[in-house]
Amino acid sequence: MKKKVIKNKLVELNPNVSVDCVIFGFDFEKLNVLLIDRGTTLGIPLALPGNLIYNSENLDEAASRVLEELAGLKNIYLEQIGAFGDPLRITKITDQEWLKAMRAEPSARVITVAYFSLVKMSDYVPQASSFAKNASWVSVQEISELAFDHLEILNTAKESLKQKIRRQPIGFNLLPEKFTLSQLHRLYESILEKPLDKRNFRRKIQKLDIIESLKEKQKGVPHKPSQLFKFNKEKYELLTKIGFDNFGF
Amino acid sequence: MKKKVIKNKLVELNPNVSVDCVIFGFDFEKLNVLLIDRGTTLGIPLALPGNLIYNSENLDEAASRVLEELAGLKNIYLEQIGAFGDPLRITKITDQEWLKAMRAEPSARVITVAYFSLVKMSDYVPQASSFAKNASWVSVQEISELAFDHLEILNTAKESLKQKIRRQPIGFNLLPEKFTLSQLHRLYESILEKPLDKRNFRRKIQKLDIIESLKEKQKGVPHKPSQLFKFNKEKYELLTKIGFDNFGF
DNA sequence: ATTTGAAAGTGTATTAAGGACACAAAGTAA
DNA sequence: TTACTTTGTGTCCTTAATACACTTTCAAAT
Repeated sequence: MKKKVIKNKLVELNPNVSVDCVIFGFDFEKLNVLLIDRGTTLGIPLALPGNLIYNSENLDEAASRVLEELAGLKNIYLEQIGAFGDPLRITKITDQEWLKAMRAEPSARVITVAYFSLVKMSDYVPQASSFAKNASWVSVQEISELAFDHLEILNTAKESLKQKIRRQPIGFNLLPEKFTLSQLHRLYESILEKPLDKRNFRRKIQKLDIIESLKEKQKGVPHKPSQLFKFNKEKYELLTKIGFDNFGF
Repeated sequence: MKKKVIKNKLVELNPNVSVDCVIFGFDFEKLNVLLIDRGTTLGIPLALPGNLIYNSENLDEAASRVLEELAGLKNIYLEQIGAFGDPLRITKITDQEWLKAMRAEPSARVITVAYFSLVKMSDYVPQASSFAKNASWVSVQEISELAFDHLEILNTAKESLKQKIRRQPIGFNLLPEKFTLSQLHRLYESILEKPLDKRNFRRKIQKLDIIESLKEKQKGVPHKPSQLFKFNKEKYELLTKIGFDNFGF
């Protein structure tokens, strides 16, 4: 990373612009988001991971950097969901770097560019980094309060994800290489927040012809073991090339 | 408007954040965009209308303000399409206000938050304001070059509009009160950039039950006069309340 | 060894929506 | 009166959406 090496004006933090990431993970039951506990005392609401951007990077780069710096995540599915910028975001007074930047330029206020990202939960284990001590996966259903305007951002992210998955099969980014149809089924139900008929779901997914069954089955489960599948990226890219963008959910 | 009245830090321009608007209009033939000619000499590419934001306003307010200040348009359909922020946007060196702001804070760069808006073309006649001398409607098909990263913004706006109109009947914002089904039909074809079968289109639109036929007909046309319709806002709001968001295009 | 519990896996019939397609009717202008 | 232009309409066929129930296969407990 070049950002801290070169010392000139352009690599300074921009005190006015931050990125925040809604990092989604799926535990085979429900959808989760990675949140940060910034509080030393009780009762301080959790926040989305985010940071100010450098003047030397573009927005997507900044979001990737935040993902990597804060959670060690690389090459992650990322999608911008929009900019948020009430003057009231000025209440972000507990953020150290923001405070520092504010001292230099007190009239400014922050706008944030929000992203959502999809990660395999196994790729991020909260003990892995120093940051991670304060980070944890929280079920989206249980979130009723967040710091700053982060609840609004989360809700927008949920809606974006819903719309996106109705059009592109991005759900595979939340699953391991090998997965079962039931896991995929629950994933779609979690994101869309509605039940989907099992047989109809399986038929529809299989007709798309973007997953292929492996010769392997689940092991050690106290019930009929499930067939394992993997995502067929080549066939998916064929679909997108012909402009296919409707999965019918 | 409070912005220029109160004289304190918070009403200053923020040198780092601008809004740009992709203002769509429909002339019953094709889709157009309102562009500004910033050039005194020939060969300077056209630009989207936009400006820096004030620290005292939120992003949506800033976009509304730009629409009103630059084109006298009020109460216009507006939707954010995202933030754009290459460090290269620093090339925006011809904008006076930006230059001024840069003198105060030279290390900064601009990110822009882009919006698209839908207006009835009759609501904006380019002779109406001083700004307007340099503004004009340009067919989207004819645009192959724009200032800064505005071509990228325009393309994103076109894509957003396409997606949005497939889900919500926002096209009415581009039409006068009274319109014909053929006009609506051409509007959808212009936005979606593909032909739609006339009979199938009419059937689909009428089944939605969000337009109602007036007792009036077109006059003075050298062919069979068309039935006039108007948009039924109440019925549309009923639809959205029950979560309907798929128009099947 | 047998039973129990739990999830996997499978097919059909009905209804709704999408897509292709052609010709008569109503006005103006020449 | 004729020519021209756009409106307005219905049917058939194919594809997609939805609703619905029972058997299979494994582990664990008895």
